[in-house]
Amino acid sequence: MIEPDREPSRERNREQTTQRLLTAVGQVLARDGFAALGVNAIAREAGVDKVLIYRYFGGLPELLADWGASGRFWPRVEDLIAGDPALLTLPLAERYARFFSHFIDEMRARPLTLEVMAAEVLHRNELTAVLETEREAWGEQAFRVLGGPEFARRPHLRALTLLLVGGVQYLLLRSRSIRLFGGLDLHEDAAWAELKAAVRAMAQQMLPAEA
Amino acid sequence: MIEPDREPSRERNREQTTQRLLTAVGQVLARDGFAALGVNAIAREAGVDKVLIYRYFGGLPELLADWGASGRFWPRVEDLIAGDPALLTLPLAERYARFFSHFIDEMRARPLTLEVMAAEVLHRNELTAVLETEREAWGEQAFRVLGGPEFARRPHLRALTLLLVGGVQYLLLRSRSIRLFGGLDLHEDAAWAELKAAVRAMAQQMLPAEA
DNA sequence: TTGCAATGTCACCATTAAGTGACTAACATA
DNA sequence: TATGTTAGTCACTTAATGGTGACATTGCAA
Repeated sequence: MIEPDREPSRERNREQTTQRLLTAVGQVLARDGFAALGVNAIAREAGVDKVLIYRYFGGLPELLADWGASGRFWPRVEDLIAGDPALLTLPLAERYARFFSHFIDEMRARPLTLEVMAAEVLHRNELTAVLETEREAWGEQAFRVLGGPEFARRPHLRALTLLLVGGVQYLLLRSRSIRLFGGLDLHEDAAWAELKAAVRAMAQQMLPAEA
Repeated sequence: MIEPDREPSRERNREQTTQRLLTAVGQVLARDGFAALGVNAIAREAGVDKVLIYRYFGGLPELLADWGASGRFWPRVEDLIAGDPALLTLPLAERYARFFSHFIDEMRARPLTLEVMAAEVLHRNELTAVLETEREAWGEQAFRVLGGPEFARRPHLRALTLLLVGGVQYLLLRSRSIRLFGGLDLHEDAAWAELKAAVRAMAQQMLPAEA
């Protein structure tokens, strides 16, 4: 009878193993993208057997959901205004312009967030479901910061803002794989500065201080 | 020696076979999405052996590129203005508003285009490369129709328009898998009417007849 | 000390994918 | 009629996937 020479058990620490798996999700996602996000790849990345994904989380969807729920890859509204404490006291147009500017900066600094957002456009699973509710809550909060009562008074401001927010997100997503969009070089800071300036100009003309 | 009982050759028509494969690409894409778009699925759909994909096209990438090059799933600028012959003679603001309205309507009527666009956000392959050049050309033409010289005169109009076009595309993509976005029900015509109205209001305020 | 549950390892399954080589059937033409 | 070329079928390999069952190891508690 031959003894099977197995590797000795690594560490026998459930907490650490689950953490490894959770961080591995982000690492695989960042390096190989959403398409490669399977139990095999995640377990390999974590240096852990994939069966533990089933034991500790129930399966891939639950693991992703946990990762999404723990995640802080979506910029919080507080972070958007934290570096700009005066923002809340500014007149509407300027507040609007700065909010978009901060939003663009924050999002550009989060490649992982963009990767997940891109996946969200195509697939639909437990991860994206979690993120969705998180994002709707974000939207509500953002509208309040941007100027709650003003939005009620101006009939089309909300829809226009949604288009602009969507537009920013679209350009961010596209910038991952293409360079030019309508003549704009999305890999250059100058292009984003121009987009910010356009939003500011629009806000100043559409949202005069006293309406 | 036993005779192998093979199926008799179907029809022995290269032209028809290549056509079947090309249409099968669209069918698989429409029904199962981009993730399912492989040689096995396409050949199965076409009722043809997958080896013919390699023989006639060279491989999957080339097949997709051919399909993309032949495709007319992106609405031509002419189609956007065909049903509205007066469009070119209208004042800028109204022309702008109507162009967006037509664009939204055309895109909403093209689920296959949206599917491909969604895939484009995530993957990058021969198909998306072909579509990209097609789209940049479209953008150039659209800017001319929208009012070429006006865009040169107004500093931020181009960037603002790009944001709005991107926003429309983003909302269209999101509407495939979610319903609510910032309180807007993307499955309802009313939401899109509201978005059109917002663009119109913006255009009227930003682009007065005489500037 | 003994037993047992928790932790982890490994081997295996079925499925599916892309891709290739060997074959047969049809056809054109010399 | 004989021959070569093309269209199509089929069987296979290789690799990767999600998932499961059986085993070994560790440490804690009775």
